[in-house]
Amino acid sequence: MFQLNGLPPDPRIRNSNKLSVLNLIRFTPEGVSRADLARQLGLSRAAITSIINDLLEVELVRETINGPVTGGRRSKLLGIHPEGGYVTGVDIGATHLGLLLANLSAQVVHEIEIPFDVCRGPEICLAKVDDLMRELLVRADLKLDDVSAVGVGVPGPVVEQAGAVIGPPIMPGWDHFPIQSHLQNLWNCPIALNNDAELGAVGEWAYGAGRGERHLLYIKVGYGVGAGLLIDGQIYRGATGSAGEIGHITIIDRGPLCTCGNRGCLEALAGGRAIAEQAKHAVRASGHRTQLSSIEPVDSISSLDVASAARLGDLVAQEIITEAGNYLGIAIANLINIVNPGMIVIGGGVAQIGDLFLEPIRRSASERSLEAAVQRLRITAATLGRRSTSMGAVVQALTIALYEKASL
Amino acid sequence: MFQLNGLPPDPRIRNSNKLSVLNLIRFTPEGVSRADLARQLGLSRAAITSIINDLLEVELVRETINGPVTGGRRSKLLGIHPEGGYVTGVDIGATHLGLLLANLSAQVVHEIEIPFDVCRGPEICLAKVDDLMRELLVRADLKLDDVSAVGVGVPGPVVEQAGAVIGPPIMPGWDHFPIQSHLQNLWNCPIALNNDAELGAVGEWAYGAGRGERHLLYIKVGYGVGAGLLIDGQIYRGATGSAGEIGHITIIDRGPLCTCGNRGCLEALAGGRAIAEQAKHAVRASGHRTQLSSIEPVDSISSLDVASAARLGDLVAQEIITEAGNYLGIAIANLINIVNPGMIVIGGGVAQIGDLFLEPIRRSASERSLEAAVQRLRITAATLGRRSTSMGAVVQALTIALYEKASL
DNA sequence: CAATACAGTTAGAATACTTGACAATACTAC
DNA sequence: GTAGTATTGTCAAGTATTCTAACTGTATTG
Repeated sequence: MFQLNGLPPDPRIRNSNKLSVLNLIRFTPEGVSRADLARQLGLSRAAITSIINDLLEVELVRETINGPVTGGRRSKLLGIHPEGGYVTGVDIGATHLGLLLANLSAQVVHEIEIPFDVCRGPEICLAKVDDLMRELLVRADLKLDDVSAVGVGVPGPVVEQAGAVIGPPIMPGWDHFPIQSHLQNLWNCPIALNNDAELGAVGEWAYGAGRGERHLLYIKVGYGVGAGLLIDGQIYRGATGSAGEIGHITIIDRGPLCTCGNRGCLEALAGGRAIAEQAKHAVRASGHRTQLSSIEPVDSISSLDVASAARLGDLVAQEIITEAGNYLGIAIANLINIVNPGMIVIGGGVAQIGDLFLEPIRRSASERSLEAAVQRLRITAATLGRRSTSMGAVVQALTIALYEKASL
Repeated sequence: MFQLNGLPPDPRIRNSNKLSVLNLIRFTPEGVSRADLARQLGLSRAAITSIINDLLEVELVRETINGPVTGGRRSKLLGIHPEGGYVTGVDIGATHLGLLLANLSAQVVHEIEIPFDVCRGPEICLAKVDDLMRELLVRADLKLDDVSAVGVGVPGPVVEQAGAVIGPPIMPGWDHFPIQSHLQNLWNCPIALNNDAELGAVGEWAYGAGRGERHLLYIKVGYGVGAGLLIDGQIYRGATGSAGEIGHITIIDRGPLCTCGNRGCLEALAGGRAIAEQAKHAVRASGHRTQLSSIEPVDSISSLDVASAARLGDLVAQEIITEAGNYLGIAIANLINIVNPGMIVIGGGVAQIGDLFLEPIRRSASERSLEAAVQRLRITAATLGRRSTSMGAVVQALTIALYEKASL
């Protein structure tokens, strides 16, 4: 009689189902029918109809085209409604900065990428990120208000609750800096902060080489080396957010000195920096035998130079790449035995070299890991290329934006 | 008019809640009140009452004692009703065989343990297991029908669907042998087959050192070396069931020959077999300097002999143990960087040596792994001792038995 | 063109939750 | 002691969500 509560008895059930429906729709870019949803989620068609009506009403979902011909009434395929907002994916790398502007169905609208130096510290770097964000919006003729959420990737271990990196090996000055709240204040929208390798895994899982894989391992070989782990389709961060920080596992007991102070770290043997260093050394020692010696000054040689020289047949460059692949293979063998992933995707700048880099990895990894674990394992290059991480950031931003719109 | 369906609309909701309630009760041996359950599960007290009534009716749960005094009506604590069935946990080790008989509230009723040799192949070994099972039942004055379910642990990678081990490094003749269905036929009850290290993790998580830890890593150092990984309280098996098979990751590139054919494997450096081998070698090289030389014949020296000698102050034995710990620490450092667990529990026969073995592990692990990941990490010995695995097997068997009784 | 197959919607029933009220029980303050 | 308060556990009423079953719409097939 005096009841004025309008709260449903348990909205969690409906919300949980709505969430499953929404996720299945957004990660099936080719479209799904209501009947498909019902079958895959184990719900009745009637329930799906009801949920879809909710989603149609808030214009989160739309009917796209007719489904395939099956011998019955043709289905209407559903997809995320692209209009109604935009999100940004930011990839803060050690030596580059990339931004992606995408609509709600994850289609890239605009893109910017520039060289960068993460060592200059958070204030300067984030100011630069802010500049680029605003330029991106100008180019797309949008305002900040049009951006529903932003995903950000950084090359260090992220602690979600803190919205910061903790104890990053290659981000001097960033330790405990409140990246998330800083950007939230600048842009006045929700920010998802993640490790770059984690996001690479998410990106490749959602739209790249690892689509739908249950247990996916993404290895980022850029300036540093890191791994992102997806277990049951979810980012696995570990107890303190530093799962997958493989850059500084010891590969050779008394190997070359690493920037972290230890010796024989993976990063000191197979990272972009290490490849460049070895190339410089090779040029100085026997410059005339390699095309790399044509680069002036010697100190400006980068891992990408080594990669292109290797592709052009330079034997010295090829050997450097092969050796790096070998060392990475040792580390990957460990990962295989420990994690036993269904698929390994190699991404990051150095990985774009292709098979020249992948082959030694495959060989070295399969020699040293358990037969049963390697047999059906695919090791491939990232299909999103340099966009893996930023697309992962877009996915995370979309998660926020879509859930908000669906009021979940 | 013609409706005769009595099916509930969505029993999944009730079942899912019932399952949560049941799990919370069984893993809280000290008892929980209805109000506690409501708070921890986010359900109303009324809903809990209804679910508990279901469970009381089938005599799965009973009211035990009164709860603590809080200044209000005293609560009645709930616990699993111990009567109504028994389960068995079987630990098939490389060199030992252990069986545990427990009631439904996981209290051990009877126990048998004997030396064993897994190398004699599945037929002979499983016949021995069957013998012991029947003897266990005789001692407890029970019949096979009284056993609701059996959990079995084996020292190799288990593929759940197949109910068999696939590509086991130390179980010659067992590859693809249908262990699960074989035992199911013998005993006519459901069998849960798992890897021994996985079960060790489960056992310690449920009733041992790792109670309630979200991400738990259990390392079994027995005849061989293996790891069991619990992620979010669930066994993580990886894509093909061989996650955590760390016995044959390469620690020293051109190290000592391992039984698997490779060189420098962890197992060849830190396993029980390796420890025994080194002790024999030490006795032959400089026998008079160590108490181990009193053991005759030299070839019968086991890792346990080395352990007790070390405890008694024998320097040679201590050095062997310390070095093994060092190598294990290297592997654990890798695991920490990759998995970043909240806690590491060291179990298995060798681990019972205690701090003499744990200290070098801790030192070596923390030297080589990421600061942020080690800071709050506890590395401890298994509190269930040699029962870790068989208690884990009991837990798995109980999962089957309890869910069956609750018709879940 | 009827039969069949599949997609999507609607109506009615059943369920399992919620809220709010109440009884039972124990502590606390006067 | 006795009233007041806090907490537990149960009951009754209300409602959302689901399911089943039947129905409509659309396409293929013989």
